[in-house]
Amino acid sequence: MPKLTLWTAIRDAIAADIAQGAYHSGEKLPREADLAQRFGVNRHTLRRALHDLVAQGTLTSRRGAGFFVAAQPTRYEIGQAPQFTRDIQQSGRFAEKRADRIEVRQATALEASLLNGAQNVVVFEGTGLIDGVPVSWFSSKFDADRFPDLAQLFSEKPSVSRAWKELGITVHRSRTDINACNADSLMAQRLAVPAGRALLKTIAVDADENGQPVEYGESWFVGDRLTLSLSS
Amino acid sequence: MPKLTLWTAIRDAIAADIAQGAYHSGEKLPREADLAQRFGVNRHTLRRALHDLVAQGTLTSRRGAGFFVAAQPTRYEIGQAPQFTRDIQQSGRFAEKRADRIEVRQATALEASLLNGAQNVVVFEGTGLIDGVPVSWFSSKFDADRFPDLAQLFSEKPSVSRAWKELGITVHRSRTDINACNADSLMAQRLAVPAGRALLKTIAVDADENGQPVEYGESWFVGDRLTLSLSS
DNA sequence: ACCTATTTGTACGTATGTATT
DNA sequence: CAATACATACGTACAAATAGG
Repeated sequence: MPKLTLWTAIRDAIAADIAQGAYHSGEKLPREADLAQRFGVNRHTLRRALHDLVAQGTLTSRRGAGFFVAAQPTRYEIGQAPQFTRDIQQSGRFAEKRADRIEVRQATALEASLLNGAQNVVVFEGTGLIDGVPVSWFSSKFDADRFPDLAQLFSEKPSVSRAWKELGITVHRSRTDINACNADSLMAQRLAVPAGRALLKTIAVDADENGQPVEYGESWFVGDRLTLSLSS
Repeated sequence: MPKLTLWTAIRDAIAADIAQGAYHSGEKLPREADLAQRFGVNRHTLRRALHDLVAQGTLTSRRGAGFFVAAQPTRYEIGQAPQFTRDIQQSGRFAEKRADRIEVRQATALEASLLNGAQNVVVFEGTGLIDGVPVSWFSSKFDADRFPDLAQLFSEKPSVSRAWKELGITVHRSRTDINACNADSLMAQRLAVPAGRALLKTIAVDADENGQPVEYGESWFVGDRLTLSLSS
């Protein structure tokens, strides 16, 4: 196993130590100085390796305290929460949502083209939580002229599905695009994860029974806190 | 506005430049020395900012060449019949699969349970490339006793859909689970991305016309090189 | 509640290696 | 082959957060 650089070799050595149980979950690693001495490298070379393991999610660090083996991610078993996963498929609709912003503004060109030429949009942004832990952040847009009461409905209760029910509209998923991205600093703060953590991003367009698009939403999910499940 | 450190401020400034179109997709950024001078910081402080943008997927770097704005992702339609190569090529790009491993071995408990009690499995692992760039790595398992010719077919041509055609089997997606994870060092090497990069992971079970599971596959997609697209 | 030693984080400096142009 | 530009590696200094007395 020829490692091209010192720091990658050190990174893999530490990762192997953790995998073999030399350090347990949550345990503090030796301090930088000791690790650097053990591997016979400069402190910054060692830090390069540690930084990479933090980016991978293997470690976490606390300034002044030390480096710690990251806690085991709580993974949702496949098929164990069918209602939850089904809701997620439909563009991030949770029973528990916290509204972070509700406003009406002029539509951008992109929003207008996706929402059948809407001139103004209702913007509904918020956080999805499970047991108080943020698992998603969403930003949805609706035609403000066609649905003038939406902003009021959202402020009463942060539920999109309830709002559609109130309005007597039935919606279905029209298209959903999915990819993965690393959390930037803003999204990391919203989701309470370190920057760089893998996120599942969905861009969804929902339509009414006539096929008219009624919602355009973007959602970011913490990758290791849930799984999207598609059945056919 | 959290600008706690120099390097985060520089990172956000460069990210804002890119978002506002100062640099286009694929375009080369000014070299480190010039950027460092512009921001009035040491080269390493600038590199810290650039490194973070590379980790986020905003930039890519090539030693000796420069830093470049990352390309836009390719879309991949998830239809009923999974056909990676044909689907991608319909979007005007050259897609291919490279076989990295073909073997027959005893099934694990998980594989047996998912493949209807199979005792032995054909393991087919490889890399999916678009325009020569790796975008996915896959590991698929099949019932080796029910399909004894699969290994030979894969070694002739690394195409799952072609193999099913040869065998006269029609398959459809039974279930697909999707989540996001950060690349560990092994997967990073396979996909030619830096460790920590966000990956889209799918776990799929495909079935034949009788609903019998015939393939159990895991795939890892480079998040910023591919978008999964669901239509209904 | 306060101080202090410890430990990680940031920033700059210098040199050399390596791939690209 | 030479010049350019990114990558690695060692070094010094100080700032900021933590932990312990």
